[in-house]
Amino acid sequence: MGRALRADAERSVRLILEAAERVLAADPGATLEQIAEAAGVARTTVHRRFANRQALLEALTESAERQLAEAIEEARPDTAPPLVALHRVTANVLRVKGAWSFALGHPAAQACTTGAVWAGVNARCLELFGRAQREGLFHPEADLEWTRRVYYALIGEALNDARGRDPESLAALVADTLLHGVGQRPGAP
Amino acid sequence: MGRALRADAERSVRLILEAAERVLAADPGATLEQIAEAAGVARTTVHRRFANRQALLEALTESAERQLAEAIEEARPDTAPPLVALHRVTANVLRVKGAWSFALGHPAAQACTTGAVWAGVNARCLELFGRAQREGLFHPEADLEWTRRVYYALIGEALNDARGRDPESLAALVADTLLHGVGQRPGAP
DNA sequence: ATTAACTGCAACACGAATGACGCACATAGC
DNA sequence: GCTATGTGCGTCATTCGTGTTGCAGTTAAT
Repeated sequence: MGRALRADAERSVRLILEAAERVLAADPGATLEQIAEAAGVARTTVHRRFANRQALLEALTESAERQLAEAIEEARPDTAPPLVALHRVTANVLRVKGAWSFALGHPAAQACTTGAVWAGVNARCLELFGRAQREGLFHPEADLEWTRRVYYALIGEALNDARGRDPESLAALVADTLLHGVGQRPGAP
Repeated sequence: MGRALRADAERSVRLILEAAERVLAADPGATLEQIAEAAGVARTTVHRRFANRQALLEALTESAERQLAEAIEEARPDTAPPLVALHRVTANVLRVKGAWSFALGHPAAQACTTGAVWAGVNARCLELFGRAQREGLFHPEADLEWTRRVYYALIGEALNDARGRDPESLAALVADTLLHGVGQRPGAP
């Protein structure tokens, strides 16, 4: 690795990554030219900071993944009661995934650094879910892998649904749907 | 519109559309060349049948949407009891979406023919859900739009999950998850 | 203040994908 | 069997995205 970047160069990198997220979210096949324009830099600068398109994509994914992992840890998923942890993690993840929906939503994301970060996130998730199951929050026979997929899918839908609702209420909606579905509830009058 | 195609030409169209689905599902940026090869025709033939890439994509989407709409109608969603209809529709949709996951899963799908078919499908879905709600299958205060999105998302996940399971059991999983979630159920011992 | 790093700009090379030909051959439909 | 239609093949032009280079001017870091 080369030596540290100068301050303005680091600022360029940040601007480019943020622009890439915006532009690629709107059109996954967008040009480096378009990204550069959105970032307010010349296309050559993009090439200077990132060897090729692939490298840019990887850097984008890695940046977003790091933020996602941080957001999850921030929610202390293994010290709070499962239901509380579920709400907190969900709200935090909604925030990060909302801001980096392309970088985190793309299949290329998993295959990047052989998906080390994703494996960690998935493990964290299953950890929490396992605890939720043992403590009686989840159905004892629930398939946790299926549960995880449903959970991710609900988060994805909640993001599209974001009609001005804040992450907190969206998280509540996700958690409630995950736990109880949309059916009539047995104990209801 | 020109006159009717000859039988072999229509066969070419079908082969190309099926190949496009296969190839594009694996790589959305795939070349017309690759599609032609997978279809067993020359690239020029693809150009003869479809003016440009865009036209091919639209034809692909339209074909898949028509099949989806047919599959839904085939399940008679408004004559059977809601729970039965839900299972039948889900199983049929899983079959079609499994076979045309690219054509139906892409965002371009909705924007195609101004999404007339999609509007119909969504309406059919909401119709069924409204009945399910009135007849006590769904929670009386469930947000049907959110419910629809969750339903679509569950179907999408079920397709990724298809570890050799048949559409029937996947449909059962989707319906159960939609109705009751994965939480511990109140009446359980 | 000096130096090393960074940027924008212009220009270029390169490859890939697209799309349009014409031609010879086959095949469906009557 | 005749004819219109369809196909494969080879070829060509064009466009577009990518990546590189050199240079002049600017800015951060010491």
